[in-house]
Amino acid sequence: MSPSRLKAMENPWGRDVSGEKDHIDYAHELDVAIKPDSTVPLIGKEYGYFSGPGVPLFSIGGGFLRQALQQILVSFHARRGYFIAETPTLASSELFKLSGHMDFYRENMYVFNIEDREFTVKPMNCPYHLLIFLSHLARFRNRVKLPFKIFEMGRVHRYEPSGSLYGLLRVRGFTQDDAHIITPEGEAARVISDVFEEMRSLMELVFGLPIDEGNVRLRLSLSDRSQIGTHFMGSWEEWSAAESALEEIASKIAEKYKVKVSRGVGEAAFYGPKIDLMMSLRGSSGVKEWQMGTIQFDFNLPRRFKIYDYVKEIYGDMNVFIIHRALLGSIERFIGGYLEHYKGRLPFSMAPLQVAIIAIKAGGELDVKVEEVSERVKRELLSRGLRVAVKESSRTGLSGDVRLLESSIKPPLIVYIGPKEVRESTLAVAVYDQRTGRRSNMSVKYGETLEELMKIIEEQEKSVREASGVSPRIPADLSHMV
RNA sequence: GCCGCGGUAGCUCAGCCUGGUAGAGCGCUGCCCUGGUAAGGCAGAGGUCCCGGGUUCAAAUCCCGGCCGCGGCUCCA
Repeated sequence: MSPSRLKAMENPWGRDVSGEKDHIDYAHELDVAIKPDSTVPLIGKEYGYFSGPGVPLFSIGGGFLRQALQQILVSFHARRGYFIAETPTLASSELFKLSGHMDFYRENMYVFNIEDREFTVKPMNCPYHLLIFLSHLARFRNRVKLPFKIFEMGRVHRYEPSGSLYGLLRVRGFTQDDAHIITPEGEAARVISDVFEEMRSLMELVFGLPIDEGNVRLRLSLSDRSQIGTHFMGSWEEWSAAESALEEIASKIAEKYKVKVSRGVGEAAFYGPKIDLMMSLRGSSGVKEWQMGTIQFDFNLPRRFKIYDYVKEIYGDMNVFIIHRALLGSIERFIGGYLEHYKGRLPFSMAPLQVAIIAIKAGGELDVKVEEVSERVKRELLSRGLRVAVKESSRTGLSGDVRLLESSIKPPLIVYIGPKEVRESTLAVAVYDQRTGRRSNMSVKYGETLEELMKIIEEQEKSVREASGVSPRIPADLSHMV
């Protein structure tokens, strides 16, 4: 790096960046320096903003991110035997009276009247999922196989006190990767442990977040026995039985996956005890622990929806449980924590801008060719379903342009095309590595096809594909954003 | 909901205490330069100072109310 540039870098933030470091080291310092106040609620300009209290609006970048994640999650669950549903945001409040929410959860619900009928905005998806199960039982009788698993990216709205809103980590409208499993009592333990394994592979393969004692603990969330009947639905005996059963399952999981488990008295859902995945994420204000995924045990809703009776009528003498579960918990919370943890670096499959192509013009006769090749690479990547942008730069402006890319939209891949590449029919590719936080540079041949570049891209998508069976290809030309 | 801090150019912010013509850096536009991976140079354009009221000859600045954001408490996914 030239002395003049070093000097320029010292001034804006008053940082001493002299010494024996390479540009990646400066990058790390700048990553912090550029957004010194970027705190946990990172809903950056590239992804969206708040349109009201607790109401996140996902913008263009956030739209691609969410849709890609949705495709991954839908496929992830479908190939594991979950049926996919999509249920309404509005409900007659009769449904939530039946489920008990209007008695035990009303203070968190939006309730209103239209034409003298009372409606609610759904705060949870479970009543709808149970209706779907019941309608399948009614139509297909014992051909419905248990455990019956139903998944939805379910957007719910809950009233949260205005002062408790916390960026993307605590909002009023959020989306659960929600599923309900109706399982015979005897299979409940295995079902729960399978769910935990699903949670582990999603975290590890899709997001590169290993589940271990360093960043994860389990919270066994139990009732407060003194509040049964007021805050918690059901009887003392039912809670007692459910909690000891879940405790045993939780300790087995903790042992198998080598994570800690601790008890949270009074932390249960109103309908049953649960196991919560508490994850520590590094943010600018230090390491914080957040509840992410959850596995919940429910003996109340099945009774209220007469599921016990229908199951006995159809399958004979069999008792079932309902497992509520969300692997990420809330998309908004998870994404918010993830963006903060990785300073806005997303896995390739979900990054709004996946490949930034920088056309380096040098003022020479090869500039036309540089432009042509850049446009061609862009078109070819677009036709393969990738999100790309072309940014024109110059030899002297390159460094500054790279800096803007790395501090804003942060594409996983940067492809440099200048006179040198054009002459040699190559592409200079810089690949960001989430694990090390560095880019590695490589040069690939660029002839008639993009074969070698596509190999690099497919490698980036590999673990997502392994986990979910897909790697979303939602193309976009985002050149205006760079 | 409670306590504290904040809202000024597309972005990050200074100015406010002590009222008197709206500021900087980056981005953007234009020109110049240039063997290249986190700031090359010069010039220019760009503002409903969050909204509403009050005080004042005069309000970004002082006062009151509201909205939104941030940190903490409480609560949650």
